[in-house]
Amino acid sequence: MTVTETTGPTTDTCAGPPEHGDRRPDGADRYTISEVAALTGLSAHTLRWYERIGLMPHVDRSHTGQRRYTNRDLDWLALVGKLRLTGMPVADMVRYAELVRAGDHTYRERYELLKATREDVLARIAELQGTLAVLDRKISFYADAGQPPALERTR
Amino acid sequence: MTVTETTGPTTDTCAGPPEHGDRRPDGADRYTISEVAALTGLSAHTLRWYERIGLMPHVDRSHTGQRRYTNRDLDWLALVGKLRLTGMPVADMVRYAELVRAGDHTYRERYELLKATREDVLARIAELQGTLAVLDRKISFYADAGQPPALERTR
DNA sequence: CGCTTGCCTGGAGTGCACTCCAGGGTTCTA
DNA sequence: TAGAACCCTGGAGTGCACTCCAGGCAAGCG
Repeated sequence: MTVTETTGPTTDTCAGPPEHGDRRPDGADRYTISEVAALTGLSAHTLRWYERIGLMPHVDRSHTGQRRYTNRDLDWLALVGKLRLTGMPVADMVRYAELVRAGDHTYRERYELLKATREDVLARIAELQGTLAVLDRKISFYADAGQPPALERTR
Repeated sequence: MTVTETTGPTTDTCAGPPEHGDRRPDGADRYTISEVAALTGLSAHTLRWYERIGLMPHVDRSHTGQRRYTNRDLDWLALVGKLRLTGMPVADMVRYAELVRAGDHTYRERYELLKATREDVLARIAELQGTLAVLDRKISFYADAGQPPALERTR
């Protein structure tokens, strides 16, 4: 598979990453960086950067030093992807990754973090629904009369 | 009202801007920049910047050149605020502002733009709901057994 | 009158999340 | 055994959305 180091998945429909497409069975799961890029929609650059900043749980290497990702890594990246689209800053995700690396005594803190994130997501959804209401109001103004709402009439 | 040029609204609860709080009646609606900052939650810096990049529909000035915002401006800023939290890039909002300035013959284009934005918002809400599902799954794992899901067990 | 506070401008600086580059080693295919 | 395609590193660059600064004018008050 020839994959140049540009951005994005091969597919053009932006319906999110395939989640579980084209995986190899556990045991035979050793993916190169560009394969992971194709599977996740992240660029190879970004994958290396995630590792540098401590957002990956130590990726395996081949005997010559090239990265070999596993299914577990893909799972992690899927989670990271989800968290990312909540708007969670990368720094917070790094914090979470640190907790995971730190071991089992950090359950409580991880729980708290996820709980807080959940609240953020709920708030965000509510915000968006408010916005949707405004948008719908405006759209119907335009659709109805071809007259824009007063706010937008030019002076 | 002494308002230093820092960020954010006076209130600490981040439940969004008050929308219609503390407005003066139409006709007596001339707000200074720091009043608008307090009302919208934007910084005075940001308000000036919005103007510079063409995101405001020509703000009125006092005889000495100071900005005097009207209720109409507040309405516009409320809309901008809504659009902003859909994740719409500022450049696109400027585009919209340009359409408004351009006059009534741009109804169709404005309609299209809002329609497209609406679709984006719907997609975004769906994404977030997907994320919520993942989050809930993980949270219940932590809550149930004190055992984290396999993905997060340290090697 | 002086003092504090607020406002003005153009331009420079910041933080985030990538994104790319130079210079070099590795792997696969013909 | 070439040659193309891929991968490595550290560090520099980019784009976005602000955010701040210097230097100066203006308004209210004791």
